[in-house]
Amino acid sequence: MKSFAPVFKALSDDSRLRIINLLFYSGELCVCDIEEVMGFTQTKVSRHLAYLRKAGLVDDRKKGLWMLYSIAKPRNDGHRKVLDFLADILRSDAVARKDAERLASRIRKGCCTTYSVVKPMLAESEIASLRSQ
Amino acid sequence: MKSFAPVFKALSDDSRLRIINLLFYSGELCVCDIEEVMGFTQTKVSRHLAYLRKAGLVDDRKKGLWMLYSIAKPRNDGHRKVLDFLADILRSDAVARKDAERLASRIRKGCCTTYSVVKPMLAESEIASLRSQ
DNA sequence: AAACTATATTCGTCTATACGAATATACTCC
DNA sequence: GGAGTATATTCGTATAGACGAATATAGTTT
Repeated sequence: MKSFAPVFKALSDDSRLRIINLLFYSGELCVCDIEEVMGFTQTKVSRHLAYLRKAGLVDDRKKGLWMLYSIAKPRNDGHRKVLDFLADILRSDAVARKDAERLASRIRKGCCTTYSVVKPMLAESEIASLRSQ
Repeated sequence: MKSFAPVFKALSDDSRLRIINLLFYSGELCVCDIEEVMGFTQTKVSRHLAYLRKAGLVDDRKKGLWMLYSIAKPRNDGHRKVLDFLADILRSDAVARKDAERLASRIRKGCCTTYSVVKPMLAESEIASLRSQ
């Protein structure tokens, strides 16, 4: 992480911060789940995720038809500090909480594609510990 | 601090991050000192400081001909977290260190306007403790 | 292979912003 | 009050980015 400016630029958009929050909450999510939870168009979600990936803030992996996105694994000290800071401030953000609530509700109802169809990479217990962090 | 996005936008520029770093280091600085240390035009420095002020990241006060800028006093918990995080990451940034070195050299030589002409708000001991933080 | 689904990319438009040069404003000192 | 200094703002230009609609791509299913 040479300079922090490009990272901050990636974080300078409300939609991206909310998407990051969902990924912190769920461990892994496909594009269409984010679309549904946030009420964003497919184009918008895909574009923001591409931006976050280029900035090194999220990782992705392909599974069948789906692209699964997750918070990037920290690559160095500065990187880790940014991710920890983000997790911290999102934890006490009202909008972020509501988004996570809506996602949780979808997961419970069994209509979250990532959880009901694709199956995430993390075990339930690991995701739960992520959430209570 | 309603959303963090505008704050991150203010932090998404290298010049602004470097200016913030100088202010962390010195407690208070006038525009022309920042110009000299960074080799920026007056317009550029003034504009970036105005941007940072609008984002709530710096405070200013007028003293004679000079405008003195300083890191904003934290207004709430989120605000404080941002400022602490910034101080932390800048502390281990190579460019930020070099900028601070150049400023320190100017102060020692007595050609830093803020220190030699205007006189800063903080006592020397307070500034020193800022630096060793 | 054809229909279908999830995601990425392109296109056109609109707004934000970074910059230097020039100018305006505000204050000081003679 | 006029010259001089420090800072802010305006103007013109160039680039980045946010968005939806439409289209392209990749993988699946029958």
